[in-house]
Amino acid sequence: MTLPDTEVGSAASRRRVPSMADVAREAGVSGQTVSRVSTGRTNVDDETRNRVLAAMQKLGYRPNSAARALRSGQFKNIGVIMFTLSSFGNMRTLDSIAVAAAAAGYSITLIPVQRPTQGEVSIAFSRLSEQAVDGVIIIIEAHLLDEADVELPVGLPVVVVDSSARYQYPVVDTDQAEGARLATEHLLDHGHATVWHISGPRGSYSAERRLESWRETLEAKGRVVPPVVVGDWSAESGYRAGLQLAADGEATAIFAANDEMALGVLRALHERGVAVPGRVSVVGFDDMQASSSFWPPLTTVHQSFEDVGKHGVRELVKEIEEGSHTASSVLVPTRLVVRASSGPAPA
Amino acid sequence: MTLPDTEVGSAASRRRVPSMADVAREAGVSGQTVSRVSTGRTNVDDETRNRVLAAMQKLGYRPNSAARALRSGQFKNIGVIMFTLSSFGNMRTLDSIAVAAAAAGYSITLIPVQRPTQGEVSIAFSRLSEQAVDGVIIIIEAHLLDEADVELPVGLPVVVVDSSARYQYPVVDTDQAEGARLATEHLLDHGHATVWHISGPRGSYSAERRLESWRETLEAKGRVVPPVVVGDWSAESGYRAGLQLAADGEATAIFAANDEMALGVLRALHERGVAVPGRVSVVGFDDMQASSSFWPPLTTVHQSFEDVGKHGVRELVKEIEEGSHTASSVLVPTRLVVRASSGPAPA
DNA sequence: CATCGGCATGTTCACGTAAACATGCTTCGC
DNA sequence: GCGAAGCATGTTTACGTGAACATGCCGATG
Repeated sequence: MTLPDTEVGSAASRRRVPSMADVAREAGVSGQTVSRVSTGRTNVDDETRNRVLAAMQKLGYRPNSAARALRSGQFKNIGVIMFTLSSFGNMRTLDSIAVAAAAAGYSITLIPVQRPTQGEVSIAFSRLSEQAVDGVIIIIEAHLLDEADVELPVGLPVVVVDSSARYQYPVVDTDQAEGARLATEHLLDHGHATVWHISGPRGSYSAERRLESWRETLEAKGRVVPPVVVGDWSAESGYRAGLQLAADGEATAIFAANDEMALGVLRALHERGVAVPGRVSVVGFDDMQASSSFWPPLTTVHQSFEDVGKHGVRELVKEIEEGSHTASSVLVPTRLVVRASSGPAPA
Repeated sequence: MTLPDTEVGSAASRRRVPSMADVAREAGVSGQTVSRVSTGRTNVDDETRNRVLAAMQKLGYRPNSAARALRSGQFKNIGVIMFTLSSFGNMRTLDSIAVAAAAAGYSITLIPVQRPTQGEVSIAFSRLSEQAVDGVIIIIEAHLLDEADVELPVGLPVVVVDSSARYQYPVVDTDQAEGARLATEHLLDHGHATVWHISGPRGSYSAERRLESWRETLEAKGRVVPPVVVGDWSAESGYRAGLQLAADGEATAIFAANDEMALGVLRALHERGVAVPGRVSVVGFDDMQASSSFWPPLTTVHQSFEDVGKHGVRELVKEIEEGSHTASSVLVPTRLVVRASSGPAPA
């Protein structure tokens, strides 16, 4: 069962990863000097530094992150709390968070929450305090955070992404309202009398804000506000909504709260033989990669998940490194991408 | 700048998180007994255990993971190396890894690789040794790992997901070959003379294996093997491939190596007025959520990313906890999901 | 020329935990 | 009734690092 005791040619004690002390011995300096080199302090003589670096190289020394964290109280690690089976957008956000964090010298620990219930969120939060994290980014869009009997460890820096602005924490999010307004106005500008909306699920902040902004835009222009069709972000729910609107026959312009639901709408319209954009125009939200290859290519609101992630990390790191009250909320702008799925209202 | 010194009612020294020693004092036991309770040892008297638990509760004690890791040499943490902007499938896999790891008592650290180049991968690997991980799951489909001048820290347990079986490490992957065979045979069974293939990018193992299996299936039945159209997984590349095949006009059955490319193919066929499945049948691979809402709904090969993640974690944990040679490779089966995009060959 | 200040480097120690070993009590068998 | 064995619990120590403080040297300044 024991492995063959492969002998290494180095002076370090066998079968143990080299520590600062080993490097110190090898370089003929004190451990503290190794520490200074390892942490990049400037007050080390060049000649000494090189000798230490050479010793590190030779022994293959790597700082022990556990010891470092224990001693310094800093983990250089950010926790990300998000839902399992998350949406396309959250994944993109996660991705950009990971990259931005790496650039800032932090690693990312994923803290999955299986189902969007109070209980599960509470568990994730309480687990947090035994996690080795310096701060947390929360990507949970639902209202679950509000009523939270849930207690986040006090003093832990937190940034909330894609959610309400009502928290005590800084919030980084796409400018949902602007995006929904752009989409709605685009359709009105093309001569549509009004715009029908397929919303995301109740309880989702992004869904709510897109909905409200759509409604406000219509009201500001004195248009009729048609009844909302509620979806759940899935293409399937968009399909059902599309069938409903097609059967009704009144809508000439549909603004779906995300691209996936828009995809379902397109399918429903095709099935019912409704021409897009000839008879009905469709606009989505997200600009997911595939939406340019829908049939027809989808007009949609582009949001920069990259920027959301980047700002989220930046604000959190500020909070971690400069004390708890320096971070601020950020609203990331959107952009309308016009493609073939939207056009003039039918005559 | 300093926070108001909120006084807590506890006996613990203010403004410091409580340690084992604090709990020990509170409960009137030694630190070691607290440790035993905290790590779930059985050799503690029930009465004592309860007293310790009560003290923990009262002080809000949480074990310090850094100290624990330093002392025990175990981090209870798994690193996941994957590409930035990864595919839909990798995200799903990551998700299931996170859940499975949490269930096994491990957390997940994301180690993003920005671009799929040797250099970047090397950097990620070398960073690894200063990461606090007990093992690594690698989700990198390209050939990059082979020629690796790259050195993974020796002795670090590794499991490779979605890649070649040629490694020295255990590999967990979807049975790509079976899936491609199912898709191809399905089309042949519907009377199509042969099947055209839009492959994933060169250098991707999954792409290669789907391609090879498609070819072998055709050859086994003595069918003509049409030239391969190479895509890059994106819907856009599928669209271009679709235009090409539509212009050519020969294909009656197309097997796209993933659903996104299939989406692009559908768009191209619609644009060219080619009936699906009347004139051309299309089959995808992945069974992504939205594919049931394509127009028409897509026949595709379902793969269980959940199982891939689950097995990956299981094998890795085995390797970590039972020594380095107990894990083995796993092939996760697929299933053909028949929808409206495929049908009989045109007369 | 004496003192002081700056700088490279060394020494000591504590961070919070858990393994190893030590202690003392209870119970059981002969 | 006495030693052994088992078990709950306590004591000591080391894990690897970096902060705080100490030392010793060199050049500058009055």
